[in-house]
Amino acid sequence: MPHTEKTTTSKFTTEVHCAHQELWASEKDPAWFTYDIVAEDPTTHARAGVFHTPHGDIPTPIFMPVGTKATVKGLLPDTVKSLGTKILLANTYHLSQRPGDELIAELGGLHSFMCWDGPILTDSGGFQVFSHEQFMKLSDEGVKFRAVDYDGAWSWWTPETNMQIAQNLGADIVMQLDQCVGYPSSRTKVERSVELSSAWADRCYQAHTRLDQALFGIVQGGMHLDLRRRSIEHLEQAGDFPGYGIGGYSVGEPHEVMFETLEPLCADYMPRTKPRYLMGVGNPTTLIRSVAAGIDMFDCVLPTRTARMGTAFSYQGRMNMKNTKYVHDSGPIDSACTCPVCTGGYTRAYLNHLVRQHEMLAGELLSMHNIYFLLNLMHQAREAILAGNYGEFVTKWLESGGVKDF
RNA sequence: GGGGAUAUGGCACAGCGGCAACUGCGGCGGACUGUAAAUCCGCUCCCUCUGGGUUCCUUGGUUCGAGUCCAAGUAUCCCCA
Repeated sequence: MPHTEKTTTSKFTTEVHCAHQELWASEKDPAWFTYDIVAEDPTTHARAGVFHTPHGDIPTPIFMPVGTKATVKGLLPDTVKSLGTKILLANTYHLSQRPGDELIAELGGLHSFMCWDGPILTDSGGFQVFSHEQFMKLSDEGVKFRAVDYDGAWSWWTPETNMQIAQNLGADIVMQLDQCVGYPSSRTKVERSVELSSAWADRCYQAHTRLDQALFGIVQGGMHLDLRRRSIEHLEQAGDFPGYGIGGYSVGEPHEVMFETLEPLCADYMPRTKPRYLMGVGNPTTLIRSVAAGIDMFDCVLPTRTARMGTAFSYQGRMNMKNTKYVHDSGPIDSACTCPVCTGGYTRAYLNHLVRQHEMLAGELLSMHNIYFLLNLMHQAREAILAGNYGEFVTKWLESGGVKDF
């Protein structure tokens, strides 16, 4: 039976269930959650490194495919792994709703539950606070929200209960509960989101006790460099976070607007020795430029969602496989791609047929291709950083046709 | 041979006196960024396109006005011989 303890904050008391704590590691391996920087590019801020987790090492820069509900939609875990995936994302909000984090704990934790023995990162649900804003009521204590995408029931989350969910799930890396605001937002609103996210970072840090799990703080601050700076400085003071998420980007702003603050943030304010995770970015060109700015980790639903909608990434830009021009096309999606789909004899004509007929294999094959595409892109980026010529790599990419279509 | 029903844009359907005509499918294109998403949004008769022209099986009629009402014809489907 899960035991119960009480967590008290200034205004309320809430019951927190710790499910199957006996599964937790009793002591921390000193190698866990250390970040080794293997190479730094001489002409950009790019770094190549290795982040160590209980379920394996993560080479950086890295793209993390998203499996929100404990599945990368349509793909077998073995397939996901065979594409080169080193770490997967899942989501505490969705999994706490269905099937429930305590059930997952009872069944041995997220890794065994979803048949994935590699590293997993769970997002807190801060993004859902943003995207479900109309169904949420924020306060300093926490967030009251309706699970409109499930049964519509009201739930109440605090940083403490959110950490307990994350600990029950048992991912290798967990994100603090934060508040992500959209673009454009008033400075006042952004400032308040920084204050709230900072306060919640402190409480998450205090509430998080699981030794075989890394808690990442999240930098907010929108498009205001001074607020970004305030956010990261607070996190550094708050505790020894093994890594940092950078949230609040890719929320509708033009790419240039993001880089205006992301570049100086990484160059001047983010601690050099910790991994930096740019949350929610999956556009290939933005990935490449962000690595140059000093980002180490990315996640995004873009490759998998767009795949299910019939879009394939390529070195020429995005391709809508449903287009009539592919009906008679007997070539692979991208002849320069070495993924199992492009090298497996699957033609554009066949994919066009599958997409038009709404066959589920279309989404599966395109998801495989798109995930591989981004993983491979980051692999190439890493090789370039190790070779000391990442600047050239970026220039080459920007001068190729890819940019205008991504 | 007798009786009944139906004919609408690529297909399937709606429309019961004011219609370039509902809806779905199909077709063409687009969007998608810590997944409320195998979803969503446009366009889909013609033209010299903030307007004009020609449409709802055919022909004729009633009416200010007909896809809608009347008559005849044609075609298809069903039932009984």
